Amino acid sequence: MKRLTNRQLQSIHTRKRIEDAANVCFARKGMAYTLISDIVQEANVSVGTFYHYFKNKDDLLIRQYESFDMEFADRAQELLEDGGAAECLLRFARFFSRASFKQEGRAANLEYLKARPSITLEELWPRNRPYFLVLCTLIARGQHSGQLRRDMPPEEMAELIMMFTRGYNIDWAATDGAYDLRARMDRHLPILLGSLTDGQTHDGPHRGAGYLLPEQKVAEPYRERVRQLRMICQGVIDGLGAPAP
Amino acid sequence: MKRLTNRQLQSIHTRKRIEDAANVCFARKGMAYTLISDIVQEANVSVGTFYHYFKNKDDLLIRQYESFDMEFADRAQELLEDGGAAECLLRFARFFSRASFKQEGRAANLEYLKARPSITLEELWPRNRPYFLVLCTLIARGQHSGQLRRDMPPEEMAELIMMFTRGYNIDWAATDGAYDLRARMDRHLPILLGSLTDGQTHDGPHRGAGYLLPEQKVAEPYRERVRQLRMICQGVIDGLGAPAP
Amino acid sequence: MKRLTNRQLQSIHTRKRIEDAANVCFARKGMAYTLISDIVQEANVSVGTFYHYFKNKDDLLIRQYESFDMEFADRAQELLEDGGAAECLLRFARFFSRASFKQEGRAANLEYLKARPSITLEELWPRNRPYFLVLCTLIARGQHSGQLRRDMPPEEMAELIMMFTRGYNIDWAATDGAYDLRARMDRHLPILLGSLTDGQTHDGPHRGAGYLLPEQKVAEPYRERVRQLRMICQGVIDGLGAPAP
Amino acid sequence: MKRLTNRQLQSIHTRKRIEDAANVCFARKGMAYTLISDIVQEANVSVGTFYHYFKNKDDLLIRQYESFDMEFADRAQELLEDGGAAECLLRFARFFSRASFKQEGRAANLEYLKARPSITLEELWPRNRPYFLVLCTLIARGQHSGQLRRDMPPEEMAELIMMFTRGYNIDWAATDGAYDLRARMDRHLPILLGSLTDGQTHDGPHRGAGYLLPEQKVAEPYRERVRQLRMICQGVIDGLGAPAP
DNA sequence: AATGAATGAGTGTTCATTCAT
DNA sequence: AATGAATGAACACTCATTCAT
Repeated sequence: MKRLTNRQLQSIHTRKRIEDAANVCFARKGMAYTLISDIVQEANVSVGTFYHYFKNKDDLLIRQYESFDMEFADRAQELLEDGGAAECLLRFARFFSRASFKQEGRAANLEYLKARPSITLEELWPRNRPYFLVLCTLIARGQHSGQLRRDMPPEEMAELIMMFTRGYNIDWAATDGAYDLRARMDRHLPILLGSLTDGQTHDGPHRGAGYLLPEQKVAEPYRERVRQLRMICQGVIDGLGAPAP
Repeated sequence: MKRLTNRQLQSIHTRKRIEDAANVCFARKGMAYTLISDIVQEANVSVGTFYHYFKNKDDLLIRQYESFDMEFADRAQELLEDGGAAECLLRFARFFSRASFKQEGRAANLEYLKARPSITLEELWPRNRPYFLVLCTLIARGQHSGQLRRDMPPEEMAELIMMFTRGYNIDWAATDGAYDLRARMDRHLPILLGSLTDGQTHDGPHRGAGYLLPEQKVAEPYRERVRQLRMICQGVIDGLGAPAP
Repeated sequence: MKRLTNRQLQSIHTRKRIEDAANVCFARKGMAYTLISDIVQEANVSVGTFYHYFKNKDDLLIRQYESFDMEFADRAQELLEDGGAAECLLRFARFFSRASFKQEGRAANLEYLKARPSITLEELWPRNRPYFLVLCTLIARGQHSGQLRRDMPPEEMAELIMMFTRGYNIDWAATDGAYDLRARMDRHLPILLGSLTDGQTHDGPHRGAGYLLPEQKVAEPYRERVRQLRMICQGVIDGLGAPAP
Repeated sequence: MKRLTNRQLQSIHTRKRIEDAANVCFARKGMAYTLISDIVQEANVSVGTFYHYFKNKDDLLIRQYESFDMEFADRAQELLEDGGAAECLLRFARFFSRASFKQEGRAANLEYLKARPSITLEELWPRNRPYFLVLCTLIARGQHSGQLRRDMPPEEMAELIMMFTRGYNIDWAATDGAYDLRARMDRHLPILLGSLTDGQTHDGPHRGAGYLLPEQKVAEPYRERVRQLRMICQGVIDGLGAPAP
């Protein structure tokens, strides 16, 4: 393994400082109203340094987004670990929120919503992103084992859960983190999940063993990682036996 | 009734044209990125005309927000009409969405989220706004009649429902209205409501008859209207008999 | 004919002030080093006003270039008036220089050379521009009447003359207008022309009556004007009788 | 002869790489728009290395200019070799063009025109530069031998020839080297020279034997070399006998 | 009531240059 | 000798707002 020089270490550190500062600022004023000068002040670097590391504001955003996704890919194994369906989903939602809200109490994720229109929504809210793949796989397994209702395809249920989760994140962000998000989710999510577990059998191509979110066009930086992730998920799906009756 | 002169008529019409154009633009590019010049182009008026009618961009926003709320106040009677709790809540959610999404398929409401920080979130997402008052009243009645679970205060349940609703609105907006929002809400909301109806009796100060969202500081233009609305809601609450067992 | 309002008049005047100021500045520091702030200072308008009239610096440049060409189109009749070939060519060269050097003693035309690479050279130095059409027509007539040597096609001779002319313009500009350009051209151009008049007969498709610069793709703003100009030139060509022996 | 260490060799090589890269870039985008980063990328060195060899951009320019001039000084002997006046002038023009256009088909020389105003035109287009001295000497000899017309001083005729030559260079560069410059000059220059050889006798202080371009202030790095060159030219002049009648 | 020319503070971005490694 | 991270002055351009007509 290559040893990094001091210079390289410092460079990585500076980039990190800028990314963190950006998160702080986005959290404070919202992305749309965060100035480059805010970020560099917060990060204690010069304007030039910012542009040394990022092509422009949007580039920074995309990069942050990538980190968010990569973190999901990195933790996929752990998130897919065995456990009751409800437990797994709750673990997922917590992690999603934690990743979204790493920073000072405002939603980095919400801020992405406020991004420039120059960033297409495709890029910002894609259905094929790592977290969605993980979630669908969790649901497919839950449906297969009979723990989750089977009258909607995994994809639709995943969207339902995400809506709920997003609603929380946004609300919490909008109140400037006025309450304990984790605690409230721990109380409310089970209520929702409760209504997802009344297992009426329902046949159809998307339920049961073998379901995997169909492949979709993926932007370049993701491609390889998503491929790996798909293989992990495929492994989970393949490991399922015959569907519960 | 006073007869309006042509000039006055024209004036009202122009103001309306600007408001509508603003909504179209907010929907298209997001409020933070909508320029005055976008609005006046869409409305086919000159910049000068815009400033003739509105003090500035924020003034326009506040005015739009007021309309949204006033519409709730105007329709309170209808929304509070008798019916099953689930049915009432669904009717409420639909109306909320309709009001939010009057325009071309993007969330005016979401856009408010993207507004300037010069408008405080208090102003933009207040707990004391008309729609919230209506919702809490509906819930209180539902709990009183035993149709809704009683293990959380009306206010908290209202927030839970709003989160879900907002999640939908935002998601739908983020996908640029890619699916039929009403249809999907009609399918999914009952699932959530299903988990709100398991009537475990649960005592506490907020449940049962007599609950009304406590009064809160209200900005000037609202004051009178909110007072009227509170009286209507109080009427509903007072009409309830002894709590169901 | 519509009467222009005071407002419109003023607007035209402001635009002109900016264009003139730009020329002064280009002349002073060279186009590449002329700042927007230089121009607006010279023109005594605000930055905003500059951008009210021009999309950006390049836009201004293109616009100036158009003026130069349009002036040629406007004066074509006069430049093509009867006269000895040498006399006509001298008159042309003078006018070209005058148009290039309207401003304070530095070559607007030279400055175009220094323009951004974002403006393609095709746009800046095209062979199909009005002045070139006029010059070729003059030469074709001179060759037809036997006053100019016939051993090179009009187009090539036109380029030879333009090179000479450009050399002067640039040199004069480079010395910051240290000498009287007109006087020097009046002395030197005849020397060059002297070597173009030794009328060896030489047949070929491009010589004699009927020659007109072939049509070429022309940018939008020019199209109609160039069409008119071509008709004028065609008229001149058609008016020639049988070629001199 | 001193043996150079490897380091010294490498150093010379790197400097050359940068100079060459600069020429390539100047040729590509024009000097005014060539960035340091363009140059170092092209040269495959780091920014730091650039500044190790050159004080700044202007320093690089001056240095390049010097090379151009020094090459003239180095080749003076050869350029002044005996021959017909026309032949000598053609040889000169060819060499001038070759030196100007060493690079990839665009005029380094033209690019100098586009240089910063911080470099005065005096420095960039001086009348006293080596090439001009050589040219004047050639002309003085041609006039003395009666091969060139005597009705203008050598200096003026030199300028006339340079204008023509520059016109070509610039034009050729502006068309991105679309045609064979050497071939065209070989065809057109004789036409010009034809008009410079009608030897009307014309008296005056500048014609005939003994003419040498008057000495002028010369920047430091040139001084010694120019002195040597003047001696060579003086030699040529002194070698002339009595003027041809 | 309506216009749109004019303003200029504010912001994103560039790029020559420095300097510690 | 070579590197490239860091700097910040300088510049292009935006856009909410004013105001004379």
